This record gives sequence, C-alpha cells and structure tokens, in this order.
Amino acid sequence: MSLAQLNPPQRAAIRYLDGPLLVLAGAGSGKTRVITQKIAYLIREGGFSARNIAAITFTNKAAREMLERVGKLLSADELRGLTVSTFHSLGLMMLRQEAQHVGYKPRFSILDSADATKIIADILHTTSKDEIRRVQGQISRWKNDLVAPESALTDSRNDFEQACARVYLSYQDTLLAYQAMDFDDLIRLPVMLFRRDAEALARWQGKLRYLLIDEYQDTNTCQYELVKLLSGVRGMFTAVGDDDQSIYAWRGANVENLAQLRQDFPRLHVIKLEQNYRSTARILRAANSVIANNPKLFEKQLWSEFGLGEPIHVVQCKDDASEAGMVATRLLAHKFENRTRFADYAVLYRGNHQARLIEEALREHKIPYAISGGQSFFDRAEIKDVLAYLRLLVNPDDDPAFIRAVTTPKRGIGNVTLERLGSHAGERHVSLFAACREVSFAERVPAAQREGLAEFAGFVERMAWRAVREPAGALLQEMLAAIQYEHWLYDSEEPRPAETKWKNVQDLVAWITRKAEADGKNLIELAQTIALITLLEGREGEEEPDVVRLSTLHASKGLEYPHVFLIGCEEGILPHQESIDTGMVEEERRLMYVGITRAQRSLTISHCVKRKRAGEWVFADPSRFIAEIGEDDVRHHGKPGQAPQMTREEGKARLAGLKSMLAAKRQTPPADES
DNA sequence: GGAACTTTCAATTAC
DNA sequence: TGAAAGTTCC
Repeated sequence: MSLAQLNPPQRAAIRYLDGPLLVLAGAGSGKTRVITQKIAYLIREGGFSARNIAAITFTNKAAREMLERVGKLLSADELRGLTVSTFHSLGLMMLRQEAQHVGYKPRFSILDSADATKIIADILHTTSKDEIRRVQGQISRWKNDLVAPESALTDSRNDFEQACARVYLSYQDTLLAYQAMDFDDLIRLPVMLFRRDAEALARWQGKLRYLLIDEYQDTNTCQYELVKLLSGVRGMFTAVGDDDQSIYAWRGANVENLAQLRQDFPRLHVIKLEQNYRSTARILRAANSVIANNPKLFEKQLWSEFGLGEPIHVVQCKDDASEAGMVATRLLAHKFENRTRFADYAVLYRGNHQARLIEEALREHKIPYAISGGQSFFDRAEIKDVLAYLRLLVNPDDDPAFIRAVTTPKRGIGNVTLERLGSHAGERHVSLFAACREVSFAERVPAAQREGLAEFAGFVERMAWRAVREPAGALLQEMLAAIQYEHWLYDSEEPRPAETKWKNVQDLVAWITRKAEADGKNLIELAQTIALITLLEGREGEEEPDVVRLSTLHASKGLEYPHVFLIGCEEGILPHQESIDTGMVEEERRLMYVGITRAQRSLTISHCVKRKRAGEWVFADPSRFIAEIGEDDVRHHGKPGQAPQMTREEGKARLAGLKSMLAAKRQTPPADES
C-alpha cells in the first residue's frame, strides 16, 4: 500500500496520530478512502492491533462497504478483530457483555420501531397515528438527549411534555418487563453504564483504543457522549464529517457536535478535504449554488479537476405516472446512446412510496432494478412472523413476539384467551409466556385453549434448548415445517402472493444458514443481531448485478452513480411540506445537496405539475431548489411553451371548487330528500 | 375463535 | 387508491 496516490491533506489526515482529529470532508472528497487507508496505517505503521480499533458508520451498508475496502488493503490476519459497525451494533456488542450491569439478562430482545409504536399506542389508548407518532418522537428525542423518564417528568414545560413523560415512564417499565430494548437504548444504556461504572468504562477504553467515526455531522448527543467516554482524556479518534450533509436532525442529530468538538477537545486538529474526485464541474457548481443559500458552519470551497460536463437537465412532467415513464424512456435512450450499463443509473427520491410508480414503469420497460436502503424486507409480514419465533427462542419474556408467534399460524388462541392471559400476567407481574405455564391460569381457560398454549410453550422451550446445540439452518427449516408455515401461507393467501411470501422466508432461511456457517454462530446468537440488519447481504465476493438503483435520498448518502435521476422535486415533497411548516427548509436543502452530489457525470431533475395522492389530484410548484441552481447550468425539457401556469391555476380552481362542494355535501343533513 | 365483509384513514426520512 | 382496523356472522 502506498499513500502516494493521495493528495496532501488526505495524507496528513491518515498520518496524524497525535490526538483528536476532525476531518472536514466535502462531498466526493475521498473520505471513505481516508478512513480505510487510516485503518491500514494504524495497523501497519501506528502499532495498533486491529482488535483495538473501531470504525463507526451510520448504516450497515456503509459498514459493509468499508470492511470490504479495508479487506483489499490488509490481509485477513491483520484484519482479525477489527470492529467496523454502526453505533447501534457497537452498542449491542457492548450490551451483550454488560447486560447484567444495566438491569437486563444477557438474552434481551431488540424491538423495532413498529413494536415500540404498538406499546405506545397501548399506553395511550389511542388509534390516532399522528398522536402516537408525536409521543414516540418526543420519547426518542429525550432518549437521544440522555434525559431519563424521571427528569422528563419533573422538567416538563407544558401539558404535552407532561403527558409524554408519563408515557415514557410506563414505556420503559414495559420494555424492562419484556426484557427488551429499543434502538435508542442500544446506545443510551452503554452511556449510562459508563457514566456510573468506572470499571466497565475502563474495560471498553482498553479494548477500543482508536475510534474512527464516519458521517460525524449525523451524531446525536447520546452518540457523541459515547465517543467522548470511550476516547477519554487521550482523545484518540478521527471524526470525519461535512456539515452540509447533515440530514438527520429529525432523529436527534446535532450538527453543532462538529463545533462542539473544538470546545471539548482543545487539542483538536482540523484538516479540510476540498478537492472533489467525483463530479463534473457543472454538477459541483449546481450543488454549491444550492447550498450557498444555507448559513455556513465551516467555510469550505469544493473544487474539481474534471471538465464542465453537460448541463443539469430539468424535466417538467404532467403527473407522477408520466414522470415514471419519462425516467424509464430517457434512461433507455441514454443507455443506448452512451453504451452504459444499467448499474450506472440511480433514481433518487424523497419518500419510499415514490419508488412504487418508478418500479412499475421500469418493469414495463423491462429494466432491471434493485431498491436499496429499504428495510422493507424485514417489514414484510412473513419475515416478521418468522423473526417473532426467533425472538421468542432468545427471550421468552418478549411479549410482542409471543403474541405474534402464538397467533401465527392460527392455533385456536384468539383475543379472548390472550386477554385472559394478559390480565393474569399483569396480576402476577410475569410475562405472557411465564403466565401460560402457571397452574392458576390454566384453571381459568377451556381445555382446548389450555392445551394449545401448553403445547406452544413446550414447543418453544424444546426449540430454544436445541437452538444452542444444533446447526441454525436445519433447525430453522424444521421449525417452519413443525408450524406448517408454508401450508398456512397457501391456505390464507391467494397462490401468487403466498408463493412470493414463501420465497422471502426461504431467502431469510438461506441467509441465516449461510451466516451461521460463515461465522460459526448458532440460531440464538444470530437472532440477537438480526433486528439491526436492514438489508440482506449479498454473498461475499460476488459482484454487483447490473441493475438500476432506486433509493431514498437519505439512503443514498455516501454513494455515487454516473447518472442520477432526482425525481419529485416539488414544493411539498422536496422540501417536504412538514419541513416548510416547521421552518426546517435548511435541512431539506442539504438533502437536495446530497442528491445533486451523488451524480458523477449527468443529473436529471424532474418535477410534476400534478400528482395523485391518496386518490386525489394534488398540484405543486417546482421546488425552490431548482431555481437556486444557476440558470446557465440548466437545460429545461418537457413542454415549456405550453404555459403550465394556466393548467395549474385551472386545476387549483377546479380542485377548490370540488372541495367546497364536498364540504357542503358533508354539512347537509342526509335526511332531506324531497 | 376466526374468516369474510365494511369502514376508515393516511405517506417523510432510519438504526 | 390501498392498507389496516372494526364489525358481523358462522
């Protein structure tokens, strides 16, 4: 390995080991390269052992990519013991060993946000999605700011916070009773532990002697606190970040953490990476021009040695369906003219639901594609069903998993029995699983249900026993056969969805089998990490298939593509309406900036005059961000002469008329027929 | 208890 | 427009 191909600031960042280092790295300035090369440098020149180094990223995808790239620089021997993971996986790794010190048994569960939502809905006794969402958001914010439930209650400033704090208290009680943690806890609990237990802190400071933190601008208070605690007074870390790419404020990320580093570590050394190795000058100019509308935290000037390149294409479409068609046809034409591969293209959008129409259009034109970033695989009902069984094997006290597993497939246990079980469990302060083992409960239910529950409990116990002794893959297959899951799918579904569902389950089984063999882990150990995996990993060493990438803007951060379509650039979508209403347009602008800077050679931005939303036509103006790109750098397509203004105004008027008509109808008493 | 039917309501972004 | 929750009936 040589550092010769790197530019001077990159080299300096890699070699700097005298103390805390902040690398301000603009988009496409080679920051991943710096991190991976620095890991190699630490091991080969810095006298560090791989087991004492941790590189922390924000997504599993980024972690995987980083590990792969380090793998090309170092031998397997040199790599042994290296930690490359997300904050959450790192927290999980620590909690596995320290569980008893934070009040959990080693076999705790991890709840996904849907489970957490259900718990909060139960506590609130409400079905209003909006209310649940706001409360859940507030609790998460408190957790990320390291505010305990008790302090939240005493410090609450209004009725809403007061109410949330009460829910927070009850929510934490519930989690503890389930022996479950939510995602926020995976980082919060280690921090709380390290704050009060010097011995535990020393253990982990000794283990993780050098930290590298990617996407530092996206850390929240809690994550930063973990970094501070682990790096201690020595401050041996490299943080890499770009304030212009901070797009996670909504989940507690704090850009000020970048500036805060200077306060907390006076010895902090700062290096800027300003040369872009990714995009044409035109794309860079457009990006700089947009982001110039935001106030600056750190001054930096991104530049590139590449040529000007083609202008940014802006396409106006009449609606969202024709936008999808436009993407497909333009993509095909471009591919034909430039002899590119499908994998050279990406379609980026604000919200996951926007992928749907694109998918349809791509399928129609026989364009292969893959949706990345979506944890959608693990959101599927059939996958959650199987995972509920696995969670139950790990932790029988996991009530949400118990309820899902015991009712899927149907085995004669319905709401009435579950309610009785629930109230019994509540009285006795035990989990549902424990409750159905109690004689005093068995006396209260009919024989059929009693036997059904007993059989189920016995099944789970037998499987849990075998799970630590037998190969994971075969056992999982046997388990699915025992509950006749495939049969149940075909019984309760139309054949076609049942088939795809069963295929998904088989994909999961195949993945677990492969992972179990590769890492020498049993089913219990695998089940404990699976909640954190957002994407099924491809087989290692296998090359990327030639497909168009579909991704949300958030999930695209850190990635690059030769040709990018940025769709749905409309007021209300990008920037999102909620962000406009709450004055958070700057973060939306950074999101736009991230989108633009993903492109290497060409960028096509599209917006629709109207689009269908919840079955109704909605009209929208082009995003303000489009106007923020210099007019010299833009070429407009579509029908500019067709006076879209008229169409839109007409539409708006028609819509307004329709709405008032409907409103009038609703207010009229229905009885009046004469 | 559970399938089949009817009604309601909702779509930022992610570990 | 579609998924999820509520309701009815066997």
